[in-house]
Amino acid sequence: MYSIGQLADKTGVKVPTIRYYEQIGLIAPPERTAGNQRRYTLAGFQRLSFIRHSRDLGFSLQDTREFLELSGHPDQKCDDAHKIATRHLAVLRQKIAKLMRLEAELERISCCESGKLGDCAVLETLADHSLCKTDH
Amino acid sequence: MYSIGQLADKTGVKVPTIRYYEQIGLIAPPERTAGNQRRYTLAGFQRLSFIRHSRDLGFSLQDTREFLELSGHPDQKCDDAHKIATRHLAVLRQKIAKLMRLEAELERISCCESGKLGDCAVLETLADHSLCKTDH
DNA sequence: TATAATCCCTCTAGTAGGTATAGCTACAAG
DNA sequence: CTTGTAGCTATACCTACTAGAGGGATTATA
Repeated sequence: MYSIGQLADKTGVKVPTIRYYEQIGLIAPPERTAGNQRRYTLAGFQRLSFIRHSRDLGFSLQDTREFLELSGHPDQKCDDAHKIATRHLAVLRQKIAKLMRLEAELERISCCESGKLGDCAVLETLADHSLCKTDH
Repeated sequence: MYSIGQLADKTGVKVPTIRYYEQIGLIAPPERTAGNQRRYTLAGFQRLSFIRHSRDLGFSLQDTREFLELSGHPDQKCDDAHKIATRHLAVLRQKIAKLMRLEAELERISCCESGKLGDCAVLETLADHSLCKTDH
């Protein structure tokens, strides 16, 4: 049995976040001691690790909820899990592509000579989109 | 003079968002018609375009606020503007690197054969971090 | 056993950056 | 003059937490 603090240490999920997950129904309310403190089992630890991992990979809490639901029914086909993962991968790729375009643009405009603000490429570019060389 | 809807169309910023920006003091309250409707000038349009552009480049509202402040004093050195942009560029690069690691991992685990959930690589990997091939 | 340090409890409110809704009024076209 | 679209305020809601107040529980040491 782990206290909430021990569980936090073992999973890397912060204590208030664990309580938050319980509040929104992502994890079940655990047993309590006579003094009303939460005590977690190995199963609770595993579920929270799963959640942590899913969040680390950038999935939303909603996606994570669906993964948890799916992993509770190991006899069904895993198409749904793949659908979620594939959808997320597409979003991720778009995000990367966009960020890389932004990177290029930002690099271009932020490496000018330091001078007076009236000639600052950063501010000029923000003021006039037509100065941009890439799409965004 | 533009109505709020026309301004929204011209800048690509949604109507409620424009009102929100006014509320948080990012743009000044514009003049009103006798019937209490907002009417924007060219200067209002330019300021909102500047904001939109800054947001498009991924800057926070706080960064954007600082850019606006700086662009109001064109006689000062633009070091500050560059500092903000450079800081943002570093954050952006970290974000891209992390997303690319996630992409690799997600690609690896989501391209398995569709079978039973008990053997689903997506769910298995989420449950057991040691199955991951990359850092995240 | 006493006490101090650390942990844990609930509850409320706040964060960014908006979006949605309700109930109402203004304005432009026919 | 009416009707449909656009605008108004105010409040609540969204994600995914984080911070703080004010108290109780547990544990390590004296």
